[in-house]
Amino acid sequence: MNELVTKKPEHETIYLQVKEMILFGEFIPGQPLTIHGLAETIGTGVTPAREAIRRLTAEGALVTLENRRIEVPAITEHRLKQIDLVRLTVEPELADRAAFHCKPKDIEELERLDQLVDQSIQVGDIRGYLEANYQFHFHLYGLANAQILRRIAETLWLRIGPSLRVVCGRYGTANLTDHHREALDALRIGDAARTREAIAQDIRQGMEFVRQSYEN
Amino acid sequence: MNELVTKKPEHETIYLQVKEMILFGEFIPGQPLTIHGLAETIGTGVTPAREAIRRLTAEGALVTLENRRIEVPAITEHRLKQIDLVRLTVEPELADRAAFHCKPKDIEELERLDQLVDQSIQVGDIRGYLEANYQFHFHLYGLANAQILRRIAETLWLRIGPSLRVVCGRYGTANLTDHHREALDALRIGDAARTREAIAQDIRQGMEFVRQSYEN
DNA sequence: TCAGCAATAATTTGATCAAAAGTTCAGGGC
DNA sequence: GCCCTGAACTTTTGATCAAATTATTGCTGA
Repeated sequence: MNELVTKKPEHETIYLQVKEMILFGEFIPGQPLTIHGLAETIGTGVTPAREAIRRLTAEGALVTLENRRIEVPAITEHRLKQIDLVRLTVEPELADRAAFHCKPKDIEELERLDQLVDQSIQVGDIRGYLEANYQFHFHLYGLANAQILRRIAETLWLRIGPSLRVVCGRYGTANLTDHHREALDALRIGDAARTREAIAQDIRQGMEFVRQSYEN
Repeated sequence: MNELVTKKPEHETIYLQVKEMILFGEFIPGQPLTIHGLAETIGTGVTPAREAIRRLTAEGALVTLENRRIEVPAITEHRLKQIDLVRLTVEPELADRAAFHCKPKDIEELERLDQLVDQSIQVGDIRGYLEANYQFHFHLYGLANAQILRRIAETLWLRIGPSLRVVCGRYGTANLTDHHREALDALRIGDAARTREAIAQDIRQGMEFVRQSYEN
């Protein structure tokens, strides 16, 4: 019999959980992490926690210091530049490809998510904003049928998640803008090139926001 | 007291070992892997083997099927295109940056490695070729002072390693050429743009080689 | 012959524990 | 005061084992 729910192993669940915590800024950059501590706060054993942490360090979301200490890495201008470069290669390409497979139902969903983004900005809900923004982008990227590119994009988001939270926390959501509308307009008429450009602009602007905040 | 040799944990050692096995084609694409089997062949316990495998799956070097089975993924045209795109963004950039930090000693080392490459090609030593070629590229990339880009490049090499081996095994090393000389010439005169272009050509040609082989 | 099904075998998974490694901090010598 | 030393404490690491899950085999009946 084929079960409807294929039971996920716990280390997978923990991985996803911690991944979200990193993406949505539950950790401060530079914050040290212990395997025990994590296992305890999540309420699980140490073995699956270990495996989840290994995966996340492999993805660059966490770093292991030479002392075996684990922490969430802080962003620097130097690292930001590298992330920039790859994001601007990968994500517009994903958007471009997504445009070819985007169905009315997807546009509906994307509109819903974009409204959530705007709403969170207005209310000043940072966590909500980060979450909705992530979901908007990765629902789009999920349409692209490009696993490898999408996974690379995810590792890059994992690297900037903690810092984004800090920046938003410092300057609030008031100054946040995006190019989701342009992307949606382009998607509606199936214009891949325009979708690509909208996402590229979205990224450029987002990174610029982070960069400016760090210069102060 | 600060020890000269900081003892690496075993899971780290195993990770590096299996990584090399993948990079240099000791696994056939599609080959299933068991955690027990790996631990046994390496001659170690199952716990560190597990962690090493998690890291490698996180890097895309291995995939876990829905049945929890683990295997080394086969390349397809679809995946190759994605890898292409990112490699051509990341690796020429690494080469470019490396040119700025390249010292005479580094050029010496790169020359040595390039000779090893040529030698392996002439003798038909596939494993030797794969190893020397990897070392040439990543010694160069190591000069770039760009951790993030280098790590991304590594995950991409991990994805094509097994297939490269198959292709070389099928068509021999006779048809292999590269653009290492051009890169070295450019590095000697500190010409970053030329170095970048040489590496870009090297990648384009390598990928074309794989692609052609797969079309037959 | 072959599908269906139960029993067996193999593997993964997660908890637990001992050993190794690292950190912290109090106390003593300069 | 300041730095070193070492003991107590914390954390990571790897082995082991039991439970859960999945694959495989062999059997039965049409």
